[in-house]
Amino acid sequence: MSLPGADAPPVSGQELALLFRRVSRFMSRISHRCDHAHHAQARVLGIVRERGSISQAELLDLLDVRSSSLSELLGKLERAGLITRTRNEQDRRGFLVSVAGGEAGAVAPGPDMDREGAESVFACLGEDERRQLAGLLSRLVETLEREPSGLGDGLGFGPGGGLRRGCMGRGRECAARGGRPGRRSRTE
Amino acid sequence: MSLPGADAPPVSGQELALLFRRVSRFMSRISHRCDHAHHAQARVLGIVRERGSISQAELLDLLDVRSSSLSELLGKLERAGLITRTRNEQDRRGFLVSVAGGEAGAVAPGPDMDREGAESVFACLGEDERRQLAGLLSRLVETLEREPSGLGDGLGFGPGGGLRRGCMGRGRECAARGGRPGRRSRTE
DNA sequence: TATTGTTATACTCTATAACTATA
DNA sequence: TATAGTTATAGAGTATAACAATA
Repeated sequence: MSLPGADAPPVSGQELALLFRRVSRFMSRISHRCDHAHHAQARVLGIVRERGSISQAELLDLLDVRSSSLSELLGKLERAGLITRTRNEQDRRGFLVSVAGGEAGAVAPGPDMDREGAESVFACLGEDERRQLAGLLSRLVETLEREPSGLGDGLGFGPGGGLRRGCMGRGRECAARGGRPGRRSRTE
Repeated sequence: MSLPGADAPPVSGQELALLFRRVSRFMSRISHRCDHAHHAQARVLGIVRERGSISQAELLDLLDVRSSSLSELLGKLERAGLITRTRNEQDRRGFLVSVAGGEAGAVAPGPDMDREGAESVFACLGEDERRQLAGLLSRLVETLEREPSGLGDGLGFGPGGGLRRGCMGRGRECAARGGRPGRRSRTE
């Protein structure tokens, strides 16, 4: 056997998950600050910069959050002078998000840390390793996206075991029927 | 050339980061609910269950959060009847965290989703692939942990570019000198 | 004094629900 | 009616700072 580690002990999903979390944690920290603060804003800004300008709807898909969450993020970035929103004149319901003209958005405050940070995290991997990792991760993503839900429904957490759930595969903003205004279901 | 994808285009750090985030997202959702809600509690509970009982200090190291954050988490789990905290009689400053006796903690509400969820996420990978992935991730973690900080200091985000920073490698709870009580530095 | 943990406060991110404007 | 987005409200997670108890 010349394959390295061919008869090594098997790796559990939990071990992988742990490793994953640790790397994620580094990504988050590096991506912006200590931990997760502003992380989402940085991500949005990174995408907008890459695209130059992008419809809010498309942004919604890329980020995979609710429109209300995106609204808030964009509001902050706009107030900070980093992006601008202009109405799409073809379909006046939508907006086009772009980097703020001239100074602020394009160069100034938020550096391209989403790119630089990402590079620095994976800097220790060679080209082949990157391809390997990308291949494995792609497989995971594809598989997970294909699965309709994959896990049955018995994930109830917390006493009372309510948990309604209505996520993953959204139909017009999730649309969980039941539950009182402004609340998720049952918390703590 | 017989190596698969040997002359494929190189993979950027950003691409890897994106893949990473997507998988993380699935892990989070599966790990508990829709997104990240209760995720941290589930993680704590998972660790406590695995160990049977564990000192709060050790838990702190494993989770890599501030003691105040852990305090809050443990408070919620304790109020939910999932864990108990007992004083360490040898050193009465510390607590020992354990699964709540009998019903609640050990079996009842929070299933072992940290384990089941993790397995389900990585189910599509064979043994060799798991080892491969684990190897790559371990390399990343080790490298990132070795680096003293790795990124210089010029990550200022937001206008004003304050950002003090005093994280990563904590000396008695971060100890960021400067900054007003209860505030981080400058927000939005 | 140093260590261990708690409490008060603040802030990001995300969600649901209800709403407005446009198609 | 359906789609695109906003606003109000709520709650999780995490942080800093100040404090209490123990060593």
